[in-house]
Amino acid sequence: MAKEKPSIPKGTRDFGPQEVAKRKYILNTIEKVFIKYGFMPIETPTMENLSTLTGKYGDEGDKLLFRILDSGETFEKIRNSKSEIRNQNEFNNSITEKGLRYDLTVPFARYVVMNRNEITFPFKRYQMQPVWRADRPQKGRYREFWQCDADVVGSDSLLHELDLINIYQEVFKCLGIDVEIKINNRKILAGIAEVVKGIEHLNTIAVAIDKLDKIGKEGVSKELTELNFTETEIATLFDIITIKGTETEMLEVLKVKLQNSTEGLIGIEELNFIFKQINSSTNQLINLKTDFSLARGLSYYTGCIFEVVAINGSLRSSIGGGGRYDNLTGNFGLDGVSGVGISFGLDRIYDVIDELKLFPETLSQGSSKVLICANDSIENIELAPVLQLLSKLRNEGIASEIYSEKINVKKPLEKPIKYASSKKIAYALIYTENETLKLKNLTTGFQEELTIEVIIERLQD
RNA sequence: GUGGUUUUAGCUCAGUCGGUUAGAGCGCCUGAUUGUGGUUCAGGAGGUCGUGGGUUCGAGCCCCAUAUUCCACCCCA
Repeated sequence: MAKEKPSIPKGTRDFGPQEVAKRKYILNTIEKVFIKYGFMPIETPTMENLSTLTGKYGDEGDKLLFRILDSGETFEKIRNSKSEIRNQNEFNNSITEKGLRYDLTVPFARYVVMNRNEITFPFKRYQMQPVWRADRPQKGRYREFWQCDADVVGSDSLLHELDLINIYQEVFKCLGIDVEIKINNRKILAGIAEVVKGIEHLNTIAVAIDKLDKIGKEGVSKELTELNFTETEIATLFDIITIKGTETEMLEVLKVKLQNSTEGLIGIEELNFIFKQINSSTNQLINLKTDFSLARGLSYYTGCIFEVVAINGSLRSSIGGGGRYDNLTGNFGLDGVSGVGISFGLDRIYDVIDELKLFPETLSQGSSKVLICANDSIENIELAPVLQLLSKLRNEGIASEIYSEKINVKKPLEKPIKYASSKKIAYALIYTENETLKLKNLTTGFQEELTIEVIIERLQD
């Protein structure tokens, strides 16, 4: 039988004990803040009906959905069905009706509609689960990754935008990451499109100005010229997106330029409100910047949109994002429910913290706090007193274990201590029959004879 | 989805023009010294060169396919 070389699918990863500890640390930090702001947890299934997912993320998003092959007698069903399959799409749809969760927001909207009678609005929920995208993997881009979302539905109050911005600020402060929170408003983007060429060109314009950083002014205008934009239209656009100044100054200038767009003016008012409140609150630390080039792909956003980028480190892509969606539940038959939410990208946050070496030292401690080392081969001693010792320690809540492997009788302590030190176990408890116990601190090398009561006291610190 | 890139010992990587038995550092194991880890010394194990084909007298090196890594687009957390 040929031996199979073990492997895991493209874009997925295993996590060892240290990595899990670090990931949990991030998850716990985020969760604590979510709870502090009054959010409640929910969980949704790994897979959703395909109809729930399709059409919510744009054409690009639909292509990236992982589809689950139907089980059972699918083949027979297709062979016996009279309908003809004309293209790949129809074939795909005939053999699959479920897909893996692509994000947490759409399943949440589905959940809200299904449970609308039990929910008290505004409903504030958080959710931390893996999602899957059939993207081509790169650094910081995986096919399976975790999102940590906080959303509020059933309220159009901008107070929630403020809360969510504060959550961003607080979480990243706790984690020690310096970030810039970018903010924009889809209504402003709509206003710009309206003034420049017409609302139907919103997407084209958003994509083009999103590239400003990368390909520069000339690159963007070249691209727009190819898309049949006139020189005056391009000039108007640059006139708007190159506004400089403080946040409030920029918005004042923009107000004049967008005076013919009622929607644009509403967007400006919304941002104005947010900056006014942030600036007058006690929390002045927030690094919040308007960025008119921020567009965000997920097609359901309609109001404020956010994106968080780490200032330090090599990862330039966003580690969090979100925004307001006015009618996501409308897709599932519940109109007039506005929602706003943010998402933390656990895996990218991990990459940033790891690169910048910002994980706390305490995370790398060993599993057990103390290892009991007998001064003779386990077979030669009476086990009962050793096991009593072990359960005594465990009853006191001290993580402990006993060295279970064969030892070199000439050097009975060598292997156990080597084992303890490579596992980062802090103490060795040396047990000899009919003698006092010795406790050795493996960091300092200091060793002393102590009674069990004193040892427990020491280990509980 | 498009274009490129990576893969050789547990890890990080060398490997010339296609030429005998594929190397280094670190790690690992064994032994020596102290009934007790890290230092030192001596010795040792470990590779189907990502996988499958092909060219050649001969392939780690050339060709094709495929997987994987990372990068630029696209898109996104």
